[in-house]
Amino acid sequence: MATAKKRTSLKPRKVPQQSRAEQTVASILEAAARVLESKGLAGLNTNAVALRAGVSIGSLYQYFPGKDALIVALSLRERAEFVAEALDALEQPSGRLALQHLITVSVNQQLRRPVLARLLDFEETRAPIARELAASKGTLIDLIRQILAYDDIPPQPDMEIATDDLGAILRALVDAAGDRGEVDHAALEQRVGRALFGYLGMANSQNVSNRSHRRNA
Amino acid sequence: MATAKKRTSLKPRKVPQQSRAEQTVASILEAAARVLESKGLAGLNTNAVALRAGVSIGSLYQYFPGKDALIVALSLRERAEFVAEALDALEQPSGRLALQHLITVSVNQQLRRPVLARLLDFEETRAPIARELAASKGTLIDLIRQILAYDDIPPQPDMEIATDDLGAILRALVDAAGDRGEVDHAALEQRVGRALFGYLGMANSQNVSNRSHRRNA
Amino acid sequence: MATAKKRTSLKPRKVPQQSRAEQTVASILEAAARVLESKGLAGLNTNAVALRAGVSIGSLYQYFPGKDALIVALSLRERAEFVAEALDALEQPSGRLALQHLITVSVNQQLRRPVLARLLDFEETRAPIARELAASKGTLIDLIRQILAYDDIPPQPDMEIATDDLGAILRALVDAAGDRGEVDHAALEQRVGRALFGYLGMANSQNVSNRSHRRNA
Amino acid sequence: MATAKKRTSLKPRKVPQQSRAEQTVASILEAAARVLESKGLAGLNTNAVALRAGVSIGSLYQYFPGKDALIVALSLRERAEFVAEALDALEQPSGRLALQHLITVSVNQQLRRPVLARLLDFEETRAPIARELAASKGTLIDLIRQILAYDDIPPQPDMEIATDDLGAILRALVDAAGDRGEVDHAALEQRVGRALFGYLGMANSQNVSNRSHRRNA
DNA sequence: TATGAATGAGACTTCATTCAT
DNA sequence: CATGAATGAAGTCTCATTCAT
Repeated sequence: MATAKKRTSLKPRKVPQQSRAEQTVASILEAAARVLESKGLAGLNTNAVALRAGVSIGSLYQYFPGKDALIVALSLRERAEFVAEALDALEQPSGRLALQHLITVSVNQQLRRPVLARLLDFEETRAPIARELAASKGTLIDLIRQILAYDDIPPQPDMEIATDDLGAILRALVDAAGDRGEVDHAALEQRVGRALFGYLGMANSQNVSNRSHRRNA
Repeated sequence: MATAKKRTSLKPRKVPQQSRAEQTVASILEAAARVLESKGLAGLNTNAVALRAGVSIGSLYQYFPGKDALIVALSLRERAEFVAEALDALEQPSGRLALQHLITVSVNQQLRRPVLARLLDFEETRAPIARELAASKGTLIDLIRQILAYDDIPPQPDMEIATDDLGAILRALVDAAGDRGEVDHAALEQRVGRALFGYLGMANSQNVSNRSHRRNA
Repeated sequence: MATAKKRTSLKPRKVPQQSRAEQTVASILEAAARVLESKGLAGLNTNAVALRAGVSIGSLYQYFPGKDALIVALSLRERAEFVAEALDALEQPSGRLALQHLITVSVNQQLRRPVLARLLDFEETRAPIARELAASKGTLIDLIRQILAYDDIPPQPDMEIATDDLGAILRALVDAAGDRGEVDHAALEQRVGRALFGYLGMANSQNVSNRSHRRNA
Repeated sequence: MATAKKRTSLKPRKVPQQSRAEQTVASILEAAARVLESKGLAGLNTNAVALRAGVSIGSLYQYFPGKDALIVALSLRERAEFVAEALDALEQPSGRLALQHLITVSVNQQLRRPVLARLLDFEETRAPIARELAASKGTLIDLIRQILAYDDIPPQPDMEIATDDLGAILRALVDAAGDRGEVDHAALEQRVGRALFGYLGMANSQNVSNRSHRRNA
């Protein structure tokens, strides 16, 4: 592997001013997404992406300083999409509703392109990527942190850990659903709700029936 | 990178017949684990493993047809260790206790080598690896399935999905803890318990305090 | 040796679009020919060819998927050269003259680079090479087949077999001459003529003296 | 490739005294023949041969100093078999009959294991093999040389060349027949006779019909 | 002697990246 | 700016041969 560690910044080299360039950048990113979905992490390579994008390899490097920059940009693209919908959560009157909203949005997002989402989730933990992404705001984690501050959420022994845990559970369940090829959003949201509210120690609406069952048993 | 897709079988090439060879195989596997821990997936390559193991590259290929075979073997090694301890779970008198036991064992296992565990969890979902591992018995998932059949576990709408979900949550929380470098087993077990029992709709001992809190709030 | 059996297609990977690339391809092919001549089949390897061609190994793989593809391309190159001259044979008024012409051209061709010709003749029978070459037109065999249809050629019990036999004899004699380092075209052509016309049952001009000898003997 | 050029002698390391060793040597040679037939030159390797022979690789090297020695030994084995039958040719009263006999024996020999014969023919021209084989007596070529000395054979301009040519033609026709999977010995012998006697300028019995045709035409 | 584990040179191949046009 | 040819480090894998047991 010609793992070039030379260049350190993973930011796009130039912000496209003209719309043609924007088009190019967008098509490269989408090509990267498609390659990731069809060939996986190991199949992702710059030449393949350029080819898929219908762009020369030279052009790709014009806009992205390297392979990792592609992944970073893709993550940011997906995050932006997510944030746009997820911020509404903070408008909700209660923590319960906010979390519910967050679940809905997450499920939507992840089920849109489950494979891509899963791979990006994994890549985002790789040091060079994580470093670059650290600055980015409006993460799932950020939102959860804020939601946990609502009054109706039982206080957790350690806020940081609880935040991480909830994020991990949310992602895990939705990824698993994606793997299985699930498409029923409602059912998935319900299960995720059970897990998250269960973790937080909040019975949620659906749990009522379960609890009554337990009493009977 | 020479991503070789040639060979299909990921099974070990030959079973070592002399104890010297057994040593070699063991050291290769351990070297693979160490490389994975220190360099990550991208840093795992047959040369590095052979070097770390102190054997020639040729020896590695005598026993493993390639990189993926190494991962498969490593997974199996870790699974075997896990199963050895986890099977006791089925001796427990109740589902609750069985699940509790499973959590304890999982936490132990994962916290022993958290990075390794996390990477293997990810790799195990890659098609070629998963295919090879499919035959292997005594998975976490198998155990959960059996535990869900206990009387004291509330029936779930879809057993298969519940099983998957519980496995995913368990793994996600323990992986997250590993990432954070957590070492407090008890605390982690407690949180995992909250998530799993919460998902199942079973209040667990620790939830009592939480529930009372909620009443007060 | 890393006998790679992976790739099936032996076709060139990309058609050079710039003249610089055409140069590269040509120099790679010529280098392959030279390596074959100096080191033989066993000495033919992609590294040696790239080195001899003065290009990087990467460049070689841009255009040829592997060693066998090199051989195929080389065969085609030699065939093209041969066909260019040999097609005139079909312009001849008689089968005898046509065959004579074919002999002349074959001798010229083979004596130009005898070692190369001999090795290619052998390689062309290897299944993967033969498969790829099957499509190529204008073979020696094709020409012979057409020549056998002339009126002045005695009918043969099995046309297909006779064609093959004549081709085999022609190649064998010229290869043998090449091995010996013969340079006298005329003498060689005469002997080849004797063998071919003899096989066909046609006395040729040179045979007259021989026949009279036999009578005397 | 670990092309070891160290050892220079390709003779078997030890002449087996005991019959067990003889057995071993024979089985190794036969295994080499089979591998050659099924995998071709490129597929011939010492490990595969040992495996096929049911012998350890160490034992193989006990009897053969290297890979090339295997080929030499195989050639000698085939030659010995050939010579045993072919020497009778020299008992014949005339050159014509001697040559006829030689043809018969050659056809028998080559059609027995056509693929093997063809590959050995080729390998025998490789310098290291040829060097080692040079000493061996009773070659096809030797026999032809002696046959050409008979009175009834028309004198040839250059005896050495004629000898070579006849050998080349003989081998070429029989190899071609082997390639085609021919099994009809008689027909093949007839065609070979036509070619050889034609080359020598001797009408042979079968040519009569052809000659009459020619007169008519 | 026989065995088979071990070795490592060397061949194959990919792909991130640069740069001349 | 775009193109695509070229590069070569780095990784994969084989197999002839040796050597400890």
